[in-house]
Amino acid sequence: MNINKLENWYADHHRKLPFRETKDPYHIWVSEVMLQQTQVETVIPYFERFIKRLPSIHDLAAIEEEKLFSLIQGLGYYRRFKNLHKAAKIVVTQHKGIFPSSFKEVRKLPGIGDYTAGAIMSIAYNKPYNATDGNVIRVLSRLMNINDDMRIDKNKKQITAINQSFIEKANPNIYTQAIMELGALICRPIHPKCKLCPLNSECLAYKNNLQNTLPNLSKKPEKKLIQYKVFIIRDNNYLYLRKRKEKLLGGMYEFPQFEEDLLPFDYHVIKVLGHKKHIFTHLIWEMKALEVKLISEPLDEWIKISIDDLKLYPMATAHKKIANLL
DNA sequence: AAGCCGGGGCC
DNA sequence: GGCCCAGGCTT
Repeated sequence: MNINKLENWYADHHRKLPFRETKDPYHIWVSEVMLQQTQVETVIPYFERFIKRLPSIHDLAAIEEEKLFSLIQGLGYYRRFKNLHKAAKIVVTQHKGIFPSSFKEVRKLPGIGDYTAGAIMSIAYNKPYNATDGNVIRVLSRLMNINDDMRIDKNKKQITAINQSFIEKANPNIYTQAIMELGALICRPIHPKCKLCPLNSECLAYKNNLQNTLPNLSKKPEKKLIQYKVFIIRDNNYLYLRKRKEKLLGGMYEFPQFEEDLLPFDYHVIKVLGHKKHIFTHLIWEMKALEVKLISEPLDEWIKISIDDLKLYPMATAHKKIANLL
């Protein structure tokens, strides 16, 4: 690869982003965790609010988990932030609050895998450790015309090795951001802008008109459908929520919802508030929201809150949609 | 190696 | 409706 062309292209065309204004490893780390499986445009407002509220890793280590969840509600993959929180406490207690600077120590922290460790090492510390994400896999599988299924670990590792060989000849900080930026702006999943690409003269996919068939990503399994009745249980100015203990959306609050017809409480329906659908990675929720009056006793796991306090409880997007029906 | 874990943007 | 993701952890 002509690394100079890539780095020069980055110098001229990169987006100005809030997490590119800093070299603070804590800030880079927070941004990279937010960016896992999440688009830049989605992350920006969350990142700015997060850093304003928690400017240092000590602030993150000290915050209550529920307040942390309120800050990031809507971003998805909430376990990322349980791990982020846990890792901040480790850095404060075991590294005197100084974010570690060796790959080995960084990679050990919970929630930091190969990609995130490489991103932190290269972007924050300018060290030659590759950060190979979905963008890089797309760019390099096209550039080298590699048609192997990139959902298979072994094939991803092949790209990782190539990316590592490049970063060792590059300016690590610029290179890592440049190849991902190229993937985001030029070498896009659909409608890649090959005519504007600084690497088009050496791209084997472009040469063979295969840019629209690479990377080769095998199909994912079908999503399973689950239908829920969601209960808006009103009692004057109060209603009931529960905190999810499931792995899916764990820690977020929701209106009580049940899949089956046989329920552990009695109620009258006051009104059908509406139907909402929410699509996850591996399943689909179809939710029928019912405003009801409770006849029997509430369940122990429910908490009774004032309607005015609803916004104080972190909720995932599926149940935000239900809350918007109120 | 496969399954689990969110959400938004695009066509 | 179906496609795409700036991954990591568990089993």
